[in-house]
Amino acid sequence: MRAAMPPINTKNMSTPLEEEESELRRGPWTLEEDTLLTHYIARHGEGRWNMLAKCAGLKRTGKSCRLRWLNYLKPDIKRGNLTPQEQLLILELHSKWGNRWSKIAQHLPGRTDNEIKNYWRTRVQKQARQLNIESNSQRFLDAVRCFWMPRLVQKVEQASPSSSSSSSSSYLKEMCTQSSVPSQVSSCCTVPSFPTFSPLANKTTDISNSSSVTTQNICPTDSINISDQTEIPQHLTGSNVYGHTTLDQCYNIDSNDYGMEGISFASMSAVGFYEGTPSEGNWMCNEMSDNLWNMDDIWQLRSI
DNA sequence: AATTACCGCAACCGCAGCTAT
DNA sequence: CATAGCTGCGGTTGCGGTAAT
Repeated sequence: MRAAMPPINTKNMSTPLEEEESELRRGPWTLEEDTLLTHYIARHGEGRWNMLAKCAGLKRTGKSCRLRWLNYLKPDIKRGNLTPQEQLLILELHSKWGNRWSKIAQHLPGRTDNEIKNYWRTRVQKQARQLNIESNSQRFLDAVRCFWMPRLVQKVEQASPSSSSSSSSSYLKEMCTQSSVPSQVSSCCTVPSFPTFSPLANKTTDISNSSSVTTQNICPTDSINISDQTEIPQHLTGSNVYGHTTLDQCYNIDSNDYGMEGISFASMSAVGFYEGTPSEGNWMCNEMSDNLWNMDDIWQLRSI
């Protein structure tokens, strides 16, 4: 926990209203404030934040109390690094819903929208910057789908090598084949003869019958029907049902290397990534060669 | 050892939607 | 119906820690 900071009060007192406002604390919370808030909520429950702030004797806005509770003090908040499963889930759900952080957070128990938002800004957008791609562009989506997500899946699989399901591989297969990336890329992602696996809604997904897609794939996963009651597959939530099959075969990845730079351009070439459709297919070749995906920082900085 | 640059995260802000009056 | 207050959300900021020089 951070050291307490003195309150930042910039206003001079004049009217009663301003006097009251000037007493409001801002900035980092003190241990005493945390205790007050926690105890009050334990006794009276959360909600009605403005009243809560007053009744608890906190010189904070209700808004501030709510934020502090939801993002930091709430007992079920998960601390520590995002797991590969969680990262994978964030990437997928973001491709589906965009910056709907709270909605995404609903599918990651114990994680807050703020945390996910920060993850996206600091990690994901950083990758986009390094590649000189707009992080909300189709290009970046495709890159994430076919190069980043496989890494995460691979990590997940390596974390649970004893499992017998190949759901993760199939998941990636579907992710990639739905993408609007050039066919060479999709083909490199193709994992033949794996059982069908529905990425996020194993009961509601109907990829082949994706009526929701009316135009070309603006968002590749638009074809995946994720309802609000989506049941997140175990491979994305932490319970281990992972496949034996690594993705090395289809991605030609050195399994000892989790960084994006481990995906050599030679290996990409070997699966036909650079050949064919020059205008569409070579952008990664051109741009990534100067801006190697540095995924190691993602793993290592946040690894426990 | 000191300084600088960068990064991650907690907290704030403004806005929109909802609800009670 | 209008309006004020509350809540929740997404975007942004700034502090503190740490790596790099």
